[in-house]
Amino acid sequence: MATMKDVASRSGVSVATVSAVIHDADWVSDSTRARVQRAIEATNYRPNHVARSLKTRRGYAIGAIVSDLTNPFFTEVVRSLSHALRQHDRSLFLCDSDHQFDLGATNLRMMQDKQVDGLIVIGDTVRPRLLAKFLEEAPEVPVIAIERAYDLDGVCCLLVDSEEGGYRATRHLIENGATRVAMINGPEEGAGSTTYGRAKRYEGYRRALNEAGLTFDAALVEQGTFRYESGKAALNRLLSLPTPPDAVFVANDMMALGALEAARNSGRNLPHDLMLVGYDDIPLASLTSPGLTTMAMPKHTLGTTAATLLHKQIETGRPTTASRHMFDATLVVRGSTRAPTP
Amino acid sequence: MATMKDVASRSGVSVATVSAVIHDADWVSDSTRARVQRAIEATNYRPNHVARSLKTRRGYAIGAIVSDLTNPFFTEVVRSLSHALRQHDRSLFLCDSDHQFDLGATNLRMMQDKQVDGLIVIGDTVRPRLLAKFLEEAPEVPVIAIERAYDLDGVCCLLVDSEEGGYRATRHLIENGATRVAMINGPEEGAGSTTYGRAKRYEGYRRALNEAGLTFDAALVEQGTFRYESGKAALNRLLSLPTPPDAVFVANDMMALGALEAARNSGRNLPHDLMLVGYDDIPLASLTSPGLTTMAMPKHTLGTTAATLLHKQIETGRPTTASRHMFDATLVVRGSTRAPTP
DNA sequence: CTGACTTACTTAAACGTTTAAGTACGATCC
DNA sequence: GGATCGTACTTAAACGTTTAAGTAAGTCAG
Repeated sequence: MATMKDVASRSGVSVATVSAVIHDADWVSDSTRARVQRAIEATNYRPNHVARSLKTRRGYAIGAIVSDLTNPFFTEVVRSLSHALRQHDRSLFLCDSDHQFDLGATNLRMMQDKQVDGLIVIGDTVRPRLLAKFLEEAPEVPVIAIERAYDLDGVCCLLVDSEEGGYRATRHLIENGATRVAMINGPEEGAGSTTYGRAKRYEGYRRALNEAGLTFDAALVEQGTFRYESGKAALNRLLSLPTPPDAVFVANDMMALGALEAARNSGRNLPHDLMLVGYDDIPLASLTSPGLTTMAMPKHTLGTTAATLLHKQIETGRPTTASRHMFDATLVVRGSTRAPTP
Repeated sequence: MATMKDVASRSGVSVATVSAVIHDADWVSDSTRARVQRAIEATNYRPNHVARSLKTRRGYAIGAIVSDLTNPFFTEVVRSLSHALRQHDRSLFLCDSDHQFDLGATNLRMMQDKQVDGLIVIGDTVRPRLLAKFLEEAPEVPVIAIERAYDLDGVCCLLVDSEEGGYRATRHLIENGATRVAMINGPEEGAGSTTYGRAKRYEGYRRALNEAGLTFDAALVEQGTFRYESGKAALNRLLSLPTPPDAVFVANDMMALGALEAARNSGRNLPHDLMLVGYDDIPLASLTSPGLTTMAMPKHTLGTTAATLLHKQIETGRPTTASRHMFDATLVVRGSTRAPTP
């Protein structure tokens, strides 16, 4: 591999001049610039990023720690991220923490060692304490958190407004004629958890009921585990009530698909006998029949916003204060709430 | 951040001695070693990986280029990879090429720039020409391909035996009493494609029929696109044949789920009226009811084998010849071929 | 014509390691 | 008691950049 030295000697200038040409310094004469450029091409020279990093203390890469790559939501975010970063000529260091908090320290250390220019933490995977330590040890590195609220100076949180999402989902059901709207909720959040508000989906549900003047019935709220089977079981319980619901808002798609299955097994005809709205818009939601109406997470927006924001902060320096950006989930209407119009 | 110099002066030795302590050189006296160790702890010293890389021309990272991170199969492989690499104290550079061949060059260049110690190419994303160029330009970097056969000296291909998988899937159906076994195949592979043999699943299907003495009926072979809808449509066509099949081997799970849907819509009772086997074992295959019997890809094995192999080759040098390792898909029996035993 | 300023460079130190080569000193051997 | 050897280090160059400081030659005002 050719180095600057080679290019320099070949074009009869010093390495400093070569460096200047590469960085488009304004003082190089046109003739010299051309000569150097030709030498660069002739030798097939490419700057050594490692040497450059050593000098500039930049890694020209950003790090991402994701709690579970298997989760399609996170996967999509990482994908958008990867694309956006390519645009900025930065590469991506990825760690899957596999939900294990104790890997957080290892992963963060790795990121520091690689001298990443920015860090993205996706999901619930790094404890605030550890992140705070990172912020302190690497004071120039901007940090962005996706779907996790931190209250740490310097980190910028990208969140999806779950309350509003829950509200919109429920309102959609009511607007389509539902009068007895149930909800299948996720598990109660642990006291220590600071994950941003999946619990809030429930609050949005309550708000929509209130607004529509529908009375809240605690019997219509079931609790699940976010998994397929639990959604199925929950809907079965709801359907065996003395007066079963005519619509259900389910806190995530996986459970909603379980509920869909249960509804079909019970002989219900969707959307006429029962309407269903999920949350997430996983790829499968469009494939069932009927398709699942659901609140789509702005995966792509989150990924690209994170990349753009990080890029800006790398240029201008990490903000000194914490900030939050709220994004909205958008309603995707499919067959589970709307009869196909032929 | 403390450097070796700090540690050296603090413990009254030269940087060379500090380096020796860090690398466990055998000549350092116990007392000096202890003194240095104490200084390391006191200063919270951590070696600068970038400087180390510059000197040793190693990046202490491996690069992975994946054709589509959204594909759950690839996601799982990457995840296992990420875990295995942590064990070896290496980090992971990831690029999602998004099926765009023209990104191959950019991605490969990025990997070279980052001085990765090894490269993993997952899926059909890098053209042989480009990879050959990489092999030439970075002659020490070992390369492993997963689910893609290259015939290039130095690259080691990890493949899943599709013929055998197709055979096992079909045999399973026959062993469970099927006499008229259909197949829903993937799209015909382009002439230029060197992807390793999804087409071979069909060959395995033929072999199993042959072996069982069942006559092959071309009307029983449908062609799909690997997508959900196409599986659904294909099964509908099969079911409307004068003598429909009593079992179907579907070339991937996505289509198999579509077929499952079609089967249920037709009022068929699985597995009694119809048996179904898919291929891949995507997470969803276990969630439908009945669950989908399928050929599970050895995702985890592929990931960890790639990591281990790479690790070894980084130590011993890249092999000079091409090689292939075959892995088997394993049958996972679920409700679509076996009635639940209560 | 002189001094100040500009242009177009060069020089050399620095970034933080690794490592080959050198060295000082004590022990061992005949 | 001098040569030889082993032990426990140190010295300094190198990896490939970036960049502050230096410089030589030309331009221009007074």
